[in-house]
Amino acid sequence: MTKSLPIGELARKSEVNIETIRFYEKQGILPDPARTESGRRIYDQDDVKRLSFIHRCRGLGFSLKEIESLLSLVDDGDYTCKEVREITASHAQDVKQKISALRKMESVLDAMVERCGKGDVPECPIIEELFGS
Amino acid sequence: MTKSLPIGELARKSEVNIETIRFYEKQGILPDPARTESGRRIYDQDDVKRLSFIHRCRGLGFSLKEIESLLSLVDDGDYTCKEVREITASHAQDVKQKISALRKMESVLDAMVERCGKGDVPECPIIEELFGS
DNA sequence: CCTTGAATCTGTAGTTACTACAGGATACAC
DNA sequence: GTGTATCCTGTAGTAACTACAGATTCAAGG
Repeated sequence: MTKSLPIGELARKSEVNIETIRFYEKQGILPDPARTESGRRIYDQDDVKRLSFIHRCRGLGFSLKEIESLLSLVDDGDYTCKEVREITASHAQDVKQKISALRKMESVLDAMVERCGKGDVPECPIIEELFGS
Repeated sequence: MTKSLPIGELARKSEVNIETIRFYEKQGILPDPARTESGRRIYDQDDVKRLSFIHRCRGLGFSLKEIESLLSLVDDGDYTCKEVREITASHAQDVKQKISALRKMESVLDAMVERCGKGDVPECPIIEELFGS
């Protein structure tokens, strides 16, 4: 049996603040939770996972719509195999591009830290190095 | 000598739409451009690079404030070496975390595509696999 | 030249994804 | 049984766009 938790604890554990949780519920990205007698929301461990997932995805530049589309793969099997494959492949493509851009940025930033560490003053043509022609 | 371009061409080349360019200008993240006699904005190749950079950073989940902080490293050398190092290192840390999260997501998505490809129906505990305890 | 359509201008209003109250009810600790 | 911490609904504000409206300007064809 999983321990149930109030909204405040869910907020703390998932690092999403309370008003955002209620906002996600209104948007339908989080299911309507069970309530206590007095009307307070009750969550469980699965909600912590789902919400953490949403939170991280947002931090990675996915829109709520994209996240919904990812979550829909989990939520119900109302998709044909082909649809799942298409949706998933497209997200995977997107993720690969993000990774590649971040890798470039990482190497430039690391190089900058390195140079700064040596007391070198960088005039840093960072944009050039990252995304230059 | 660099070719100058109107806002429409800048928009096309940087994949940022026109109103967003003007919005960035108002926010001070893009410098006020030169103008023609009649008041039209004139840009050059550097603006294309800067704007593309901003665009990609946005897609990677950086806020405009964070992007400004990154760009400030390029814009002027009004920083001590220590400051540059600190700002840069903190961004680098951030980037590494994003990469690691995206790698996890990539491997799960790839695995899903693989399984779907074989006609297998996935009940996909994707959240679990990605960010499960 | 003159017109006509595409591109640009400023300014305002709408959208997405939060975030921050206000004002009130409930829980829980002493 | 009285604080005070947490929760409730609802509304308003913020960040980062996005989409017009209404006017001007440029550039190409007749």
